[in-house]
Amino acid sequence: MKPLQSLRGMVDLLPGQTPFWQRIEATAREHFRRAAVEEIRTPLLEVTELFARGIGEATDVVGKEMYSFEDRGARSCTLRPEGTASVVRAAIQHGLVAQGPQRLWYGGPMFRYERPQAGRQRQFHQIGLEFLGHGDPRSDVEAIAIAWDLLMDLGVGGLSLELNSLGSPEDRQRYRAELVAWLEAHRERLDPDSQQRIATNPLRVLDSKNPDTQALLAGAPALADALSGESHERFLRVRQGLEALAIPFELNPRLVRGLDYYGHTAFEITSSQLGAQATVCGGGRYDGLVEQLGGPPTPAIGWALGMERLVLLLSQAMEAGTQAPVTAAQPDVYVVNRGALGEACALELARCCRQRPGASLAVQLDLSGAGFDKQLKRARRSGARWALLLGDEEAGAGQVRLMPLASEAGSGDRVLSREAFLALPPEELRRQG
RNA sequence: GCGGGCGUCGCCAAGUGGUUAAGGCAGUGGCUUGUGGCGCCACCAUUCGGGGGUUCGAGUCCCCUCGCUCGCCCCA
Repeated sequence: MKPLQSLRGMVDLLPGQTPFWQRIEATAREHFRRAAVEEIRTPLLEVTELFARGIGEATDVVGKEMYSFEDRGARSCTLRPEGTASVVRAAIQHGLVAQGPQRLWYGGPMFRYERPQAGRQRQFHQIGLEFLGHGDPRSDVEAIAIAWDLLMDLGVGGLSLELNSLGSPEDRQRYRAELVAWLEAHRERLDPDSQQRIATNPLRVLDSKNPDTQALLAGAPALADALSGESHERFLRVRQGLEALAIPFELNPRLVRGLDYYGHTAFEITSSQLGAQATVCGGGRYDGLVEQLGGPPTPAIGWALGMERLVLLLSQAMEAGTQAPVTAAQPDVYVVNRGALGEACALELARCCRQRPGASLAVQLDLSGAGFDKQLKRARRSGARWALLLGDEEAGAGQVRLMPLASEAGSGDRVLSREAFLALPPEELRRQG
């Protein structure tokens, strides 16, 4: 029989990995709490139309990367490929946008049917922020600052913030026409992918990785020149805001977001240490999306960061020593027990230690019934600071033997009554940190 | 969807056509049914991702297939 395996691109996170994830999640939660951003949770499954309308029919994400299927009621459903569309849908559906500006965050798995590679899986995870009903340039700055500070706090180095303005829809339409005309005139010299994109998504040609195309593009009309006075002014205020907060950024006139709903501010935070998929966090303004999904005209800005990529960076930071190591959960006390009476007392005592209000300990109870030597060996390996030995002898006398595991064998053992053990200050028993 | 690299035990890993597939870590049992970082002993791949083929003989060569991985595309 063939061994069962996870689906391609669907990755198991084993106990050695999950502490990294927990650290990132806890840090993100704390930053959102400080910034008064509230959590929203939406379903993983949505009607396909939400993404088709929200992200754009012509995008690759919608066109060829979605996990779509028909459910038993013949509805076309899709596993969410990103979070923004769902958040906006939920905010409209429950009248959140009608109640005033919303500061929301979300996290969880997303699904895209792509070939897996470094920093990219088919089920991947994002943490994202969405400000709905905020149109002021300061909201762009604050949103970016939250992302930046979060990443800095995680001790991730080698990051750069790239910034661009895509202008208003009118700006973009005008520019698009200009660009298409120019690209058509130079069609012969473009790489095949770029030639394709003239028709499908011409702005993305700017983003081409083909060096010849990039060289050619130096002569192309610039998006910045197509911005209206208002758009220009708006972008200026965003830049000034970032400068005032001393958040370093680089202008990247070629930065074009892949999803249709973006306009005005677009940004990416990239790392030089990630391989081909260098973007850790990407986002921008999407003023038209709420209306497009059936809500009232509502300006909005948001971003999403890729957990897998961030985990990669965090573990690198740890190896480099710029971030404190995360450690697996280790018990404070390992209970070695044997014999009918000893085992019964140990089970009860372990529970008691775990439940004491304000003085709970992390207790691992050995359930093997093996010899004391085996159990003590395991106790040492568990990383526990103490072994608590309970055999029939101790149990019968209402006692426990407390053994410090860091010391030499046999030295420092203490035989205490059960009550005396429970009276010990928990700081003495807990692991450091 | 398209390229490159790789696939020997849970992990690391020898092996490059010749008979029984090293070793290390982890695991299990024992030496020691009541005492600890050791040590010693035993067990732990009828089989080299799978299927065909070449050969007297294949983990080793060829083909197909599956998987992993890196890159393109795209994106977080």
